[in-house]
Amino acid sequence: MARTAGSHSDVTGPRVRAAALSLFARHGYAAVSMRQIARDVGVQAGALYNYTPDKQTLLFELMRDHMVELLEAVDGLPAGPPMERLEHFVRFHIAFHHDRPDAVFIAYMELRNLDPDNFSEIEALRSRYEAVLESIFSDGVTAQAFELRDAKVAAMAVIAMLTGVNTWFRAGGRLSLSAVQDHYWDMVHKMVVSAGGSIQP
Amino acid sequence: MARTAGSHSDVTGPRVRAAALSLFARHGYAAVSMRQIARDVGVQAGALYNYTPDKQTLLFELMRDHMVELLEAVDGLPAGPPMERLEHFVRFHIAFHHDRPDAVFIAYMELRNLDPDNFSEIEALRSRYEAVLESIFSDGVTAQAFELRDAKVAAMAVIAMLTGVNTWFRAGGRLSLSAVQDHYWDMVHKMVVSAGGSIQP
DNA sequence: GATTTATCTGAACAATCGTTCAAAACCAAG
DNA sequence: CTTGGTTTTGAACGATTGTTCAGATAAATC
Repeated sequence: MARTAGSHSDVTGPRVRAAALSLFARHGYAAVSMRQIARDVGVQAGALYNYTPDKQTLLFELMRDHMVELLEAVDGLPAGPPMERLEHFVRFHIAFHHDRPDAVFIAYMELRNLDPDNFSEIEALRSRYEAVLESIFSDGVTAQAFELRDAKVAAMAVIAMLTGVNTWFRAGGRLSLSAVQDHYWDMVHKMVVSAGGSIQP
Repeated sequence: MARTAGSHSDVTGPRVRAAALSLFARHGYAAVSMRQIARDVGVQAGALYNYTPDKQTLLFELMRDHMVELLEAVDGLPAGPPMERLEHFVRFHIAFHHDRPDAVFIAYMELRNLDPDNFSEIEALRSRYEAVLESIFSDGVTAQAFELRDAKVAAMAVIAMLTGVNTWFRAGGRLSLSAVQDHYWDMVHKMVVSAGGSIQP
């Protein structure tokens, strides 16, 4: 046998990426074989090499695409005063990551399986994302809207806190996603203003 | 050849665990072979099976030992009012995790490589740890020392935030570990008290 | 010194790994 | 229908995987 009825790269290509994303997220890059991906797609292992030069590139491109999408989305957030930008960032991060649990998981867990060059590229993209939040914090400190010791540390702390939602939140549970967004925004908001209720009633 | 001069299980056993811990943390469980571990120990692969029935058990015991040690340590924290217990928890978590970066990394990243039974056991230990912080929060809410919407959510948020320190902090950098502890405690402290009108309607 | 026990080697096992490639079968265009 | 390009199969490659085990040597015990 050879080419199968109905086969087309516009269909198989996305299915290869989807299967790899799902399997890498569930079992880890190193634990997933090309043959497992192929079986999920419904194809023999050799056919995968029409869609990626090798397994490493398949992983890298999944991660890069995710990070590029993340950066484009965060760049589209509205301008405004630091406090508003911070609230937008918090709600955005939770929602965006909730919509892509597999890609998020991979982007955080499979860094060590990247070749050095690929690792550097992903790390650069991640740093750009962290810099977005760090800028919000430093702008807020400059404008005296926030009281913070260190914008960099605060950015790392908040991103870790927000990304952690993916580890426990499940739709259909006790809380809705927007309730979670509200709660996290409440916590982050308190974090950046001075404690003691000086602002108001 | 056979038994080598100076060989002793009291020496080789810990070295096997240390090599596995380091390699699993650096490359991931699935990406590390028994032969790599053996090479690090300075032994042939077959000798490893004097110290573990199989690779899976080696991983599981590293994770379980880490979690048990964590739970014993957190149980040793002093009693007191919720705000003091919270501060102790924050500083403890950062210091304890900073001292064991490899074990922490494995305990968070290799869950998916555990057999179902082993996974359940590690998850139970993790839940017990999270419950410690959750209790501090609910006690603080009851005592009206904290203003928090949801002790469970707050516990997950704070643990994620604190554990994140391991991803960026390096001793010898811009900040000392105790400066980081101070900064995180500042943020967590603000999070649990009223900021004055910050609560969303 | 003799005997027992502890520890390791080195070879072997079947299974699986990522990857390549010629041949085959399908699709699209003329 | 014919031609040319696209897509997949299926077999094959050498390398590596986790694990087992008989035999050999060192250490401990008597």
